[in-house]
Amino acid sequence: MGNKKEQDFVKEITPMEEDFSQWYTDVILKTDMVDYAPVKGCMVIKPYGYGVWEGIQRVMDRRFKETGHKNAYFPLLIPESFLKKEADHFEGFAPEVLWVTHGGNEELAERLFIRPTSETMICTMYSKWVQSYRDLPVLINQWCNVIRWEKTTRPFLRTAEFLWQEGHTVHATEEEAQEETLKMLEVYRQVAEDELAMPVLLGQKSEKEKFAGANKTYTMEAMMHDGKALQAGTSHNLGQNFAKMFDIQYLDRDSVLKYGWSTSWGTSTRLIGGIIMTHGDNRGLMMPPRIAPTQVVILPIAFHKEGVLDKAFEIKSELAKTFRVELDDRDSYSAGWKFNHWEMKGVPLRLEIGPKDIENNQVTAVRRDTLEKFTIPMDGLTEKIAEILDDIHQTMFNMALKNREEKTYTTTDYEEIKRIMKETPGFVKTMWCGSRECEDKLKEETAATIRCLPFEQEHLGDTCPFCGKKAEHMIYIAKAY
RNA sequence: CGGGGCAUAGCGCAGUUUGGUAGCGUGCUUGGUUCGGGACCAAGAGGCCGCAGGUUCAAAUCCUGUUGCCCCGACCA
Repeated sequence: MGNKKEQDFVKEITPMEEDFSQWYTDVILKTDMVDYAPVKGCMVIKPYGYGVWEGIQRVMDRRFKETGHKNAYFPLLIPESFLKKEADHFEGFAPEVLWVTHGGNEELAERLFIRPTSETMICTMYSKWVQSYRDLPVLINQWCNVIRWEKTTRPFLRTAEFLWQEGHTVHATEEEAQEETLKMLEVYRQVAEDELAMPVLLGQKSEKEKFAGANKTYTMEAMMHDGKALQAGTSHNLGQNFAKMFDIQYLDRDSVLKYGWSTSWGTSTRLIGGIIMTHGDNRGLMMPPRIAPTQVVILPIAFHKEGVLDKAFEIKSELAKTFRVELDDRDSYSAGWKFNHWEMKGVPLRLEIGPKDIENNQVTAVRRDTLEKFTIPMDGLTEKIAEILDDIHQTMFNMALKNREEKTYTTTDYEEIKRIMKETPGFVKTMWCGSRECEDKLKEETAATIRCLPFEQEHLGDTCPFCGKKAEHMIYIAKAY
């Protein structure tokens, strides 16, 4: 990457080795994913970016339904008093809550806040809806927007308003709630790895990093091209904290009134940022085939010539039965320009139809992941393309995994950890005693945080590299977005 | 919230030091020739110089204030 020839092709994008932040900004703007909005901290998600979100929604929502969940919608505005019911939750979110104080010219009797997350509203409703053990479990998800008034923002990664899904469930037992929490984390893993081609590490958050109001928070962490970690989805076991504060009680089989056990889990448009920084390169985006807004782009070559355009349209309508296809028949751009344009937008497969192809009853194809150019016979085109898209998915996953492995270090030497975080950021696998003091020290001295206590624990040593006391857990640490 | 930068045509920038008719590249429009890795020629359209005050005969340019954005930290999905 980064050779002269390539740079000649991609004039608009700053190479990622030169300035990763600028690369990211260039890519999202130049590919028409987003635009900055005239509201502080907010972004406009343009059709191409929104198409990615629709793809994510499609593959994720299907899995929510398959695991028994239904969608619903709750209000955007929540009365102030709700927020104060759960103390940890209030403390966690109050600093970034946006308040609504007036209706027209009249001041509201009770201030409303715009949801930064909907536990308080949803639990309030659940307390009405749950009366009997027969009402359980409650398995509801909502797709919506939330607002967190952040100090600094970046498109997709952190914006004041963002789109997400939040699942909220109530169960009769602690075991069931725990099972649900892990089940949904697994759903997230499947979406990340099997749909977005983004390898993730699964594990539990430390006390410091867990969700405000949760007993346990589980996370999936992805590795970006610059060695920083991205929290790509979280699933919380809320215990009975919210059930008690919001009075979610049911009469059990044994005629005893009991509190429910609740969970919540969420992923957001941040995943789009993850896709960009996991797969993108100096030519621009690289879209995972299964959620790519356009999977195949067809470019007619020399299409003023007899039959070319007709053939291109014919192929398009055939492929459109199976794939998301676009035909670029704009005559105002040269073929070379279009090659670069669609590569920048990350369309997984490009098909060229020119006089030579028609003569040979074939199409010319170029893969975005390998840039490999080859021909495909017209017979069996659909089947072959399906095969290639699957292969592109697998290749992208493997490349991302390789990147993560190359940037994952194992050490129990604190000096080494400091050096790595300074010089070659990535994941560091190490041990930890479990104390908050060591966690704070790590953050302060290296700017890195404990990303998770992975499910797959290994014994790397007996002592905590930060304090020298007995090590209790294996952890992954990294600088994070 | 600290530190730094920027705001002039859709986008990227020059012009500001030393006040005096608003510039360049690209993109856009029209016509023509091109088309298998960012084509070419010709003719056009497009700007209260972020916003509000001030100084001046005269302000993109000087002074006050204000808003927004970007980058780096701290805080957070």
